[in-house]
Amino acid sequence: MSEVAQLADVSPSTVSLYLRRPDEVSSRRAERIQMAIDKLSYLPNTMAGGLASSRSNIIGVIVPTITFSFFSETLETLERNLRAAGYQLLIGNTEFDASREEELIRSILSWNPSGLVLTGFSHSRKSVSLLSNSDIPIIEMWDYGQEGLDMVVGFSHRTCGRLVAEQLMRSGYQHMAFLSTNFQRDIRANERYQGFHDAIAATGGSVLVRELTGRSNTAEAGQLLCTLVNDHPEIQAVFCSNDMVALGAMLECQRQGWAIPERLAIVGFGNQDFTDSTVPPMTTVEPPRQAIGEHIARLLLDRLKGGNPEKRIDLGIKLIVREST
Amino acid sequence: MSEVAQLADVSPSTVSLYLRRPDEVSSRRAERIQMAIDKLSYLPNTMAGGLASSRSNIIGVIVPTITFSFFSETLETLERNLRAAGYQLLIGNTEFDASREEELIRSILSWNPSGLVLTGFSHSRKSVSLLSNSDIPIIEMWDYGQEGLDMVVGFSHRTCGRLVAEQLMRSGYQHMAFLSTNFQRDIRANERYQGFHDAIAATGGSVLVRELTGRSNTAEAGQLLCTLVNDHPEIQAVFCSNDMVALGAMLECQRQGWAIPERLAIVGFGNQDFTDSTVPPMTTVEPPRQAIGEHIARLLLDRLKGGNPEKRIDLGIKLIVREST
DNA sequence: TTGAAAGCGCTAACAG
DNA sequence: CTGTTAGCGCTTTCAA
Repeated sequence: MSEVAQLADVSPSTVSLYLRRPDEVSSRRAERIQMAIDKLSYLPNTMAGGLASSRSNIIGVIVPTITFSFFSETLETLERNLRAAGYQLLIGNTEFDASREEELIRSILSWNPSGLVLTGFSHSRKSVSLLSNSDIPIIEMWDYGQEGLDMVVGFSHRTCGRLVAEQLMRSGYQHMAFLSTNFQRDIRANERYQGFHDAIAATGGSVLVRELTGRSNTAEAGQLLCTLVNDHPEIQAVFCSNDMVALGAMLECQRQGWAIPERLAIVGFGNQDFTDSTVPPMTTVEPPRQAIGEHIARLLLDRLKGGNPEKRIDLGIKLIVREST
Repeated sequence: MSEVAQLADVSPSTVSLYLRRPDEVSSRRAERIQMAIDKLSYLPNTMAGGLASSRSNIIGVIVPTITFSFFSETLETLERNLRAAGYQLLIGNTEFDASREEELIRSILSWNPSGLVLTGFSHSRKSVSLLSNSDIPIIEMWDYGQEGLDMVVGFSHRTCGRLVAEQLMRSGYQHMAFLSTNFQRDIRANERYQGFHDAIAATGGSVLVRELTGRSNTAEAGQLLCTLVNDHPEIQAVFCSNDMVALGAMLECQRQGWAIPERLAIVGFGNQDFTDSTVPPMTTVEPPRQAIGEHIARLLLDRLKGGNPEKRIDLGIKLIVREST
């Protein structure tokens, strides 16, 4: 920067001012500075700036996974909305490992971020204390219904499970199964199961659970379903923890010659692109993947500007009823 | 840090040393320092450290998209391998927009990263000059066959297209189509088409191309395929730019009652989880999604340690021949 | 509107 | 092994 200043024949602090608030610099010097910048291909050093101002343009985001999941769409939307305001996303993924979260929180906080976005409400004691020691805006996303550390943007997975159950019961199904990937570690899939189970149990229906051992594994979903239906022929409908599992279930039905939905109704979760093309089209749940990103960006930016926006946003889900139920 | 030093009754530089190379500090003081750190829940300021050492533990990665794509698996693997060595990924996505790349390169370079990973060989003139002004290790990934700025880890998409063509021709197909998402902007899909086309044209076969307007859109793939086959009944095999498009094509065949592969053979790209469960199982191409991440980590770490590893790695692809062809 | 001066919190010689 | 000293490259008063 001092080189730029020298070449433009101004003081370093004028260059700094020009970079941050160009219109507070006289146009004559502004021009000279810009020329010097171009000539030297000067790139400001973000770390020096961050240190001096004790702020950074970083927003940390911690998600369980970025691989083929709904989170990636939230991330993309969030990034797009924050980028415009000059913020950078620092993404960490826990791979559904709780202890990783604490580590990531530490590592992100050490960057002095302007804000932090977490997935869900479940954090280690130590994480919570780390977070409460920092005074940056914090958002817990992709869930809803608990207190929250600061702000919350998401939807209730329990309600989601209940809505699916009610829809299935309205169609006359009574004996159901819940087919889940990562059931032990994915708290939100668990919550959906709870809501699903409770609504059904309350009317005297039954729900069986089966967990896949691998990650979202279409083939395994098929095998599990096959065993399940052979062992429990009374099962009429299956709610899957995501659309890929549901696809696996549907393809298995096709192989077994089980008519959908007459022999077996299938419900997915995610409303991924392909769900309207399956044969028959898949009933599924649309989580507010992008809306979550948009609202987080809005809350964060408002807060960083000194505003005092809502603390909790329930974006709900949309039940997409198609011919697989 | 000075607070920690004070509480532990040592000098700040001893604390700093303890944090960076714990075994160079006597165990007595080490213990005292650790206690002080815990007591104060001290978090080091990464930016101050980075500024002082004029290094950072950041590795920048620029990908076209992180949404439901193969890149996300490379990212996850890369992250896992670099994390162990203390590096953080700073991820930027261009959304297949070339001008975004330059912007991202600027913004990442301003963080003083230890390394930079780009997708493919196509960069603006300005980007190239920015990159050559910096002396950090640079890796271009997910492609192979051109010079490269520094290091290259990937595979040849042209060869991939040729291999698929040869496989199809061996099975006796002569009239083909290439169904692509993002054909205009996705250079690598284009390369696959070229390799595919050239191999087929050389033997007197024909290839038609159709591009989807949206992003990986299963439903649209079905519609396009339907029109295409009705207009050009001679078509016998379709190579899709990714597995989701191929899924859409297969589901459309099911709806139309076109037997796979008798009426129409389908080939995907990606070897995603679900491809072995479709009816019939899908012939597809497995790109080295994870291997790319592993090798990049290895090259980067070697280089950052002062080593001089290979410049170019061709990881090739694997043709997964199943019953859809 | 501009510039001089004083740090931001840490690391990196170096001397002890 | 430990402490002293001098910055890293910028931002931020504050005075001109």
